[in-house]
Amino acid sequence: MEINLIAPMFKALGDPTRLKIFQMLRECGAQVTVDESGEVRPIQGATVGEVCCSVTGDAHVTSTISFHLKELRNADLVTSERRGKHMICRINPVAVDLLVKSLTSRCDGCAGAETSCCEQPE
Amino acid sequence: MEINLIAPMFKALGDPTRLKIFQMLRECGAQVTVDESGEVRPIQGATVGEVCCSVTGDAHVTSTISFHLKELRNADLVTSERRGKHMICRINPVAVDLLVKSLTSRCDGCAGAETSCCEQPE
DNA sequence: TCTATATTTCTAGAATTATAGAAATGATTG
DNA sequence: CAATCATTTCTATAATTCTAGAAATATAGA
Repeated sequence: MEINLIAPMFKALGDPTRLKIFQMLRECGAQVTVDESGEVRPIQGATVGEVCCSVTGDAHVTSTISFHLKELRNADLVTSERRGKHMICRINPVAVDLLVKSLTSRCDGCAGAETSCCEQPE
Repeated sequence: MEINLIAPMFKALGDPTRLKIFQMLRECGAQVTVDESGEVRPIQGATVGEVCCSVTGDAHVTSTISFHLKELRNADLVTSERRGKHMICRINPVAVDLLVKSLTSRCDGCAGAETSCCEQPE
């Protein structure tokens, strides 16, 4: 488990505003579509205004929401792409999988301790 | 999903030192035992010194590690209990389950948006 | 009770982060 | 091209967090 990849993700989710944004986008990204080439893509996402509305109850986009979206993007939890005047935001499902694995997988952490000073208490 | 319960947990895991501690304890808590009454308990944990050793490579306990353990305890991710001279630390599996659910469960976030300003982009 | 061991708390400084308003950017429409 | 809409970046300030050393607390053993 790459601590330096995962920790910033958890950190990004550690702010209540960002966690709300993330959960909102997770919902919005639930539906996927499979195109002719067999590729699976989310069929929707949310504009920054919609994110803002969902989180603050007001469609007016503040620099604070924009800042938090950037943090989520920097942590690789959210992607965004321009569509006309809007930016469409989506969660990155690969990142979510990584986080789940980091909470549930076995035998990749403690076993790696390179020292031997770590005895079990008697 | 209780944002105000979950966000502090993610925040606690957002520091690399704390994430290392958490992963180390997750390993140490992997083994459980079932006693006569049928109760399942972790059979081991780690002392603060062992945590420190695993994370810093040095058995000497610093106030920094103690501080981070306290943050993990405050976030309800870790419990600790005195055994003689030592404190035995363990992860709280209930908290871990909550986190996994918050990353994987469906239909508990966006649907709760109480406003109607959130239309899908055309 | 004195000493040693294990861990926590206190304190202060440095660094980072969140917030909000103003200005800037990018895209669309008239 | 001017006006407008959607979003981001810049800037400053307030608040929080991390770190480390020193002092304090708790337990066990001589």
